[in-house]
Amino acid sequence: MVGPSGDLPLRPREMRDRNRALVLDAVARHEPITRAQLAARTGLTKSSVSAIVGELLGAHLVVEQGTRRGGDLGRPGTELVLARDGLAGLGLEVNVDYLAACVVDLARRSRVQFVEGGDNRGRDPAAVAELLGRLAAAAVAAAATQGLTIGATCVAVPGLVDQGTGTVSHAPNLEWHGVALRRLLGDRVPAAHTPVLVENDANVAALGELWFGGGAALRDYVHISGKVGIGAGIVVGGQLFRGAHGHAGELGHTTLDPDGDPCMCGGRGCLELFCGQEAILRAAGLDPAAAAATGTGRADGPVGALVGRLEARDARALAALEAAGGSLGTAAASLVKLVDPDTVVLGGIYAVLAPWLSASFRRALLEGIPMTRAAPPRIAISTLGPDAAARGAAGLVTAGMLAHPDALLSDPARA
Amino acid sequence: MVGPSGDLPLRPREMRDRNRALVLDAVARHEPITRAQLAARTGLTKSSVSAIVGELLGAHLVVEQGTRRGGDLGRPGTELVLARDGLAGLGLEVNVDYLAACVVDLARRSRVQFVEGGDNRGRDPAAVAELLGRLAAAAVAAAATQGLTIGATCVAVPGLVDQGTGTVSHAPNLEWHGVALRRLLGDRVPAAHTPVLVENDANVAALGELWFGGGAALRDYVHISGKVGIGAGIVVGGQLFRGAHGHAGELGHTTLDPDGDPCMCGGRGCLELFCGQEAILRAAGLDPAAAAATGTGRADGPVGALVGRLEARDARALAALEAAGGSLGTAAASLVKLVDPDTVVLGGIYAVLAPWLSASFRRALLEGIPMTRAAPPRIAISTLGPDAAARGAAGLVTAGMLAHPDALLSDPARA
DNA sequence: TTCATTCGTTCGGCCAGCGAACGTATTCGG
DNA sequence: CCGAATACGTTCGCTGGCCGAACGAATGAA
Repeated sequence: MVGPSGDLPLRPREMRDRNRALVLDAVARHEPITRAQLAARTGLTKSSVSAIVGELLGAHLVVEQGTRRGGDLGRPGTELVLARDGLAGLGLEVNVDYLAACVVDLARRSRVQFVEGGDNRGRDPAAVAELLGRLAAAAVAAAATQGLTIGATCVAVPGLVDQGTGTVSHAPNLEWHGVALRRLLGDRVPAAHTPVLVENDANVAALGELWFGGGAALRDYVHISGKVGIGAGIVVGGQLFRGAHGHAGELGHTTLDPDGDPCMCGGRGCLELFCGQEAILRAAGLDPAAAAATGTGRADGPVGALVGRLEARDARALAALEAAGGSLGTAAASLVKLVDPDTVVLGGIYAVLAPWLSASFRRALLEGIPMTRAAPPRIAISTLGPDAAARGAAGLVTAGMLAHPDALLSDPARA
Repeated sequence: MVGPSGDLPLRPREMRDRNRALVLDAVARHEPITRAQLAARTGLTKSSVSAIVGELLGAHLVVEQGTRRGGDLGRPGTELVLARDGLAGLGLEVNVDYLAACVVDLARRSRVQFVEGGDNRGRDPAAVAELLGRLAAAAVAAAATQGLTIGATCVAVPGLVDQGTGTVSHAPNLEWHGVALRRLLGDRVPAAHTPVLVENDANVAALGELWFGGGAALRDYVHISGKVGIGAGIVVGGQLFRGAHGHAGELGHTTLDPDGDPCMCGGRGCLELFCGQEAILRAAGLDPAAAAATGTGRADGPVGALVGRLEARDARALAALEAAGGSLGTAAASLVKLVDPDTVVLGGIYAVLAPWLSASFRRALLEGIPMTRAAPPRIAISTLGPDAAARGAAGLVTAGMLAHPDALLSDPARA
């Protein structure tokens, strides 16, 4: 609210661009919807809405759905919906023990989803890019059979990303440092002529929760994404909070015990050492290394084995989860006090393990933020599977298309 | 970047409003500046700038400064500056051991500054409001002699604030809970007919740093405001980050030791117990209670006494600062990893104590964020005095006026 | 069938930014 | 000392885009 939000002048062209995005966004949120309803909802007049809808129809971003609106009096309106064919977003994910690709259409329906297990820890980035490129090609081909064209791509990685250059500066769990992922993928991803974003996996997983999970009603929340590493995606006012360099939400290396064991990051006593996937498995008496190649959070993976023991009421496993929940809750309390979210969402393996972990998590979280604020944060469990990040990445891409339809209009006069 | 930034339609009126704010902001940042320079800087054409400047002159937000631009060829332009008389913002501050009031003009020049010591801990809020009202009245009167009129007011308090209702929900160090401060002040502040905002003191102190301290070049930073309590103000992209309920940045009650002593907030082992003003004084062998009534950070106050001992190389005092810096650095490391600022600014008493505290602070901070990010945050020392929050509050008010000049135009047709 | 009602389109008006041309003020060079 | 060059600020006609009112179209109810 301080200072003009952008420092660019507003001219009739920009005015139109924003109103077009406004209308398109309203269609996305409330489809099917008629022109008259759009006018009421956006605050624009019917005439303006009609003109804008005409453009969107022309660009095939929106289609008329002949059916009429039931019930009321008077002439029925023609319903508008986002195009189910045409443009779509491609989301990719590199993680320690799997790769994923998915395609999401403008209406944020997931149309293609591929996951492929495999141990990428320490593997040559070029080799990983090669595999990911093949997976992406398969996803794009599958999307093409449904009439979908990829408009842009986003890759999620578990590490710190320089978004300007598309470089992974540090991904300790992959043992990647300074990997120019966008350039590596440029040659291999079929939609290479389209923009390729690189993002942190926890960030896009949080957005995945917003769009594909139970987060539709949420506006301000933190999504804790537990895998081999632990990241937090911070969403404020429906917008991702990235910090100055896009590195915000690095929860896994919060110091819990300054005198604790050394961590791969170089620090000591990091949260990951207490409740990262491997720490939990080890504490529960499972061998994380042997099981690493079979995929995070899948029923046949190491977490699946852990769930089996938990369901069998294995005492050591139950104790491990109890302890992990407590550590996680303590770290989350600090997070809540600094970032002030409305809700804390447990995602990744924590969603799978929530039945055994959430009680101690809640207790530690609430103990850490006593009385000082009016309402303690709500706690929610993510409903998304292991490819949350890939879907969030794809959704990020389609969200960008909805927010900037001006770039997609075919009218050559606008170039 | 995701979703339309606002969900209101843009019409010619809004276009004008934003361009007017753009021009006014450019005047504020670059005064003195001519119309032609404004056109170049904003991207608007000379004709549009002229029309807008005409409006701003009419509203007496901007004045022509007859002097010409020196040196270059061609006809000189007429310089424009923000009006030094006319509208101004009133900033007030309630803190544990003092009250402050200040008036800031549109150019963010501090025109009136009053500070009044006194122990407000546990004092009846109505009595404090009465005192603050008198201080405010004196400030407004002093401003009036300089031709200034108060357009709006902002009160800073060391606690959690519900900004919607202007209520202090929890201020442990004042022992205030659920105090309807805006209503209490409504009757007493002379500018009562103008809007009154209530804000957290650490938040506005951070903004004070931006506007009145060395922070002019900063865009993304965290300002750690040490007084009796400890708060962090988070600024991202030049904008204050408030979180979902305006409670973000609550650093003082970060848990350092889950098994530590109980804190007033109800938790245990909070940061404030390690490096709040009273903890430091006590560790240094001074009696915080006896000295509490004499004002934070002033040469004659308890911190002044501490500085005396430090300058005399008192071993106990030096050790206390060393330890406090370490604790603060550890907490700041978590903050940096979660919020990802560019710079960490030490403010409040930490600015005064920086010579004895910053080394251990830096060491602990950097130890806590090793290798994992490209560049560690810079560390800066605030140059503002104890009334940073009051000045930031006043600046917040004037910033609002600059960002929404439309509300200040006298043209009755716009009402 | 007729009327009320709502939908979507069309048309004139207006706001506001743009670009070009113009008058003006100043410096420079002859 | 005076014209040429340069830059500033204003004026004027044009255009993009939103608005409001009026109108034809489609439907249900009487």
